[in-house]
Amino acid sequence: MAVPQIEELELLHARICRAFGDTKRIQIMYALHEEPRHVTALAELLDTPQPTISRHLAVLRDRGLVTTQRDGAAVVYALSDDRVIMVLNLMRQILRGLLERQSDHLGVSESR
Amino acid sequence: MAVPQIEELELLHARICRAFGDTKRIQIMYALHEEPRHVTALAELLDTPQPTISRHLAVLRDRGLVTTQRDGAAVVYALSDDRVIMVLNLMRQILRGLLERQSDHLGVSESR
DNA sequence: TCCATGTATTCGTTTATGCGAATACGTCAT
DNA sequence: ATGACGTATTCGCATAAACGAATACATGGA
Repeated sequence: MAVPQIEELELLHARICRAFGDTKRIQIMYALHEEPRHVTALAELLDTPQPTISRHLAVLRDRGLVTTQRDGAAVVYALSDDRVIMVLNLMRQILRGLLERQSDHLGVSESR
Repeated sequence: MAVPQIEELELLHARICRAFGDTKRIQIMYALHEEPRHVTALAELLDTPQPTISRHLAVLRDRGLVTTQRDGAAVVYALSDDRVIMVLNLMRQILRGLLERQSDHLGVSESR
C-alpha cells in the first residue's frame, strides 16, 4: 500500500498541491511567512493589483492554508501552517539538485 | 529577503510545483517510489491508458523528476530524487491538520 | 446617513491542461 | 525486412485557471 488510495487522499491532496501551482500564491505564502499582512500590503509588496491578490487569497483561504483576522476595515492574512514553507523550501532544494545535474549533463562549467 | 526573487526561483519553482498538480502524476511518483517500473506496469497498476501514463511521464521527465533506463523494448522509470515523496508526505500531514481544524469548526464529533 | 478606505466578487476573454483516439516510433527476434 | 511488443507523440476537444476591468460589499468615522 505504498501508493495511497485515490479517493481519500490523492484527490484532496491535489487540492493542496494546486494551491502551490501559481507563482503569485507562492510569493504570497512566503510574504505571509515573513509576517501577517493585509491585502493592500501584499498588493504593494508584490506589485500586483489588489483584486488579483484577493482572488489568490481566496484560493488559499478556501483550501484552509491561510487564516484571516479583521483589523478595522482591513483584513490581516496569516499562514495557518508554516510547514507549507518547509514544503516550498524542500522543493527548492530538489530543484537545485535537478538544475545541477542538468548542467553537468550539458557539460556546463559550474558557475557561482 | 524572505520572499525569494521571482526571476531566478519562483518561476522555475512553479515548474516543479505544477508537476505535483495532477493526481495521476502523484500516484505515479508514489508508485515509482515503491520501485522503478516500466510504462506498461504503471498503466496496469493505475488502471490508466498507456498514452496517458506516457504523457504524464513526459511531464515528469521534462522537469527532471524521473530518470529513464531502457530494458529492451521497455523503458524503466525511476524517481530521480526521493525527496519528492518527503514533499508529498509533508503535504499530507498539512492536509490532515487542515481537515481536523475544519471538522472542529464545524462542530463535528471526532471520528476514528 | 454618507463617505472614504479596504476588500471581495463578477464578467468576459485568453491561455493552459488533460483526455481519448489514432498513430508514429523504437527495439528485438525471426 | 517484417512483425510483435512497448513506448511516445499528435490531433481535436472539453474543462479549468488566471487576468484586467469594473463593480459590489464591508467597516469605521464625520
